[in-house]
Amino acid sequence: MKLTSKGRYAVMALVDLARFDSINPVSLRDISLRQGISLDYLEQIFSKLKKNQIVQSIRGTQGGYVLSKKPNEIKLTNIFHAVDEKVKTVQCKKESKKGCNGKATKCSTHNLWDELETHINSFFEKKSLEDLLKNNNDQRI
Amino acid sequence: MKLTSKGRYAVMALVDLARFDSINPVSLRDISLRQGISLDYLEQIFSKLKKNQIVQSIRGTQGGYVLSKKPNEIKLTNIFHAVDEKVKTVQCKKESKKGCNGKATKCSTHNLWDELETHINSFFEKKSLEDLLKNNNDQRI
DNA sequence: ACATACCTGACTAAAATGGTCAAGTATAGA
DNA sequence: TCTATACTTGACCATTTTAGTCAGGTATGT
Repeated sequence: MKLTSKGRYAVMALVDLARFDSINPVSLRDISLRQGISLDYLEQIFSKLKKNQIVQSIRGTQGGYVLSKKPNEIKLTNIFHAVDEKVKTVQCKKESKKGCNGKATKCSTHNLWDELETHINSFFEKKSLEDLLKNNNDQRI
Repeated sequence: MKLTSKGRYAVMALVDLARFDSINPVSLRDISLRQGISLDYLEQIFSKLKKNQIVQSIRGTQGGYVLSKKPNEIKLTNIFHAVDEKVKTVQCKKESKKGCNGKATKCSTHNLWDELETHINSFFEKKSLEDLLKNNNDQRI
């Protein structure tokens, strides 16, 4: 299972973007400064977000990024999927003869991970960027 | 967040142990053969399980391991905790001035990870070794 | 033309993962 | 008491992943 800083950065950056893109596109430089994330790393992340139609880019001076959809249409699932944070639990090796063979005698933990995956995914399906924005505003007093 | 093979192996091994320890202690060698997990690696894992009072060891010929508690008293939380599979999501760096500083202006994702952690932990709190045993027996026709 | 800002790919240090290897110690049974 | 079995401990290691850096681009508004 993977759920690391890259996914966290993606979410942080998108929350930041959502808060500032109402008037002008937001440059990665600004996000980098505000969120304390390396600019080079942000570029990698946004490249993926763009490929997955979560953001749009505007080149040139005063350019930057804008959300492609409304914050309530962007689920966390989409974000994690975009940056390759597969919310996948450890898989049983297909070749292994002992333990799991995918047939009648599945290994004892096979169903467990499937269940867990469903459980986690349902959490991320429900949460949208908008939910995080609200949450964030509440906190800033 | 960490949730890797070590945790999976620990659960697999304990399910195996629970199914065979009713009469005699079960040797790691047997578990290794049945589950296809390296004996040396199992020893590392069981050393931790023992420290956390999940299993007891019996040395000498015909020795092996036995569960310290009943299967329904061993929650998955206990197992993962024992083998250092911290179900902890990525943390905000404490030193970072931007983003999260732990005070009023928490970073936008801080609560998210807390929530997720609670969500996942509740899943593991509910599941006990006994649940997996049932599940496993059902499958073996 | 030039500054800004996106874009791309190669590279890398450090950590985590999933083990192996070696050298024990304890105990049951012959 | 000898010996085979099985637990115990700690060092070591190859590979992969992570979290970036670096070095170049290209596009565009002013």
